[in-house]
Amino acid sequence: MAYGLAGQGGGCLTRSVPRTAGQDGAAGVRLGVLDDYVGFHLQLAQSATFRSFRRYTGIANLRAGWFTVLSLIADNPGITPIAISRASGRDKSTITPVIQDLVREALIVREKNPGDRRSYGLHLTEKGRASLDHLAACAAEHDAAIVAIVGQCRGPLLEALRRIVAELG
Amino acid sequence: MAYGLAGQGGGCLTRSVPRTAGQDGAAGVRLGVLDDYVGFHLQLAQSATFRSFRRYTGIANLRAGWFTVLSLIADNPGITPIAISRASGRDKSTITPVIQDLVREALIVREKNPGDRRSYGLHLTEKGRASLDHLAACAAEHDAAIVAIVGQCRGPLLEALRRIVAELG
DNA sequence: TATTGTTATACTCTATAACTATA
DNA sequence: TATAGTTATAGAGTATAACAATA
Repeated sequence: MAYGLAGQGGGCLTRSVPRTAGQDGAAGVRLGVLDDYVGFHLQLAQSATFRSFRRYTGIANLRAGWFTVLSLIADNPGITPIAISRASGRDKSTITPVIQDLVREALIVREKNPGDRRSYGLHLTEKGRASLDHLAACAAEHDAAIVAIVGQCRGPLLEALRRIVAELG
Repeated sequence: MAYGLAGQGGGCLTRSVPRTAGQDGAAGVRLGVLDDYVGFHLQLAQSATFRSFRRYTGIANLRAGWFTVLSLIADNPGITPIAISRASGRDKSTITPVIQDLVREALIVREKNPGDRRSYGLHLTEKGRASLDHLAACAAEHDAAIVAIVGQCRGPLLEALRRIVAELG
């Protein structure tokens, strides 16, 4: 039987969510098998989470990659584009325009790598540090909202997501 | 301090995942604050999960919306496009081309709604039922792989995702 | 006036392939 | 030959706005 193990999980969460979809008047639609499909809920949750984060930042046209790339540079000064590409799970050609945007906005700078002239290292500017500080503060607020929703389940949730990424490739 | 509650979750999972990113040679990159960011891991997990599901189906160009829409129609015979739109959290203009594709492939049919001539109801064809059965079987296999990864945490994971969607909007 | 569904359009995200310059 | 980064390009996914038909 498909999804035979659904609902066996222990009592980490006590309240439960109605099993019909839609935030407004879509009541009555039965999700059926979709409701037990992790991928389906991952997609909805990712989308809702990003929109929520963007609301917190107040930046209507926030790009998905900016926070990720700024964070990676902050935590790994001198990181190369290709290392960013691997850490974020995107192709290098996807990273290039993000870096160009951030350089154009003067949030980061490129610095030559004397040991390998094909490559360069990335560093935050002061403006970039300020932007990242703002985004990180928003992320903290946003994360507090998630804690308010999932409570003590946040830790296991993160751990489960990490393992899915690590083992599913 | 940002993300001050990280890691407090109970012992639902015992093994833990290395805190550096990348599936291959990207070791050494520190994720830093990103590693405690639910949104970051949601994005990676959603992407990894969909790719994995597509591999199981063997359909290289599987469209993201097909399984969702076929499932919703199967569980709600006669459902309208706008109800699908609400249940899946997408704009109605996003649903139109998906339905057109599925009709063109003869997986679903439109049936006039005598009570409201603006609208129509959707139903699976036999071919559509067979396709859905295949996709559902793949989803079951795929889900077994997820259970192998997260074990008893699957239930709480689903519940947490549902609540995030429901409360974050 | 409001709703259903379609169309036109545009923008973002993403990847593949071809290119350059180095290694 | 292989790698770092860029460019050109294409495709999927999404949304907004305007529209026709109907309620």
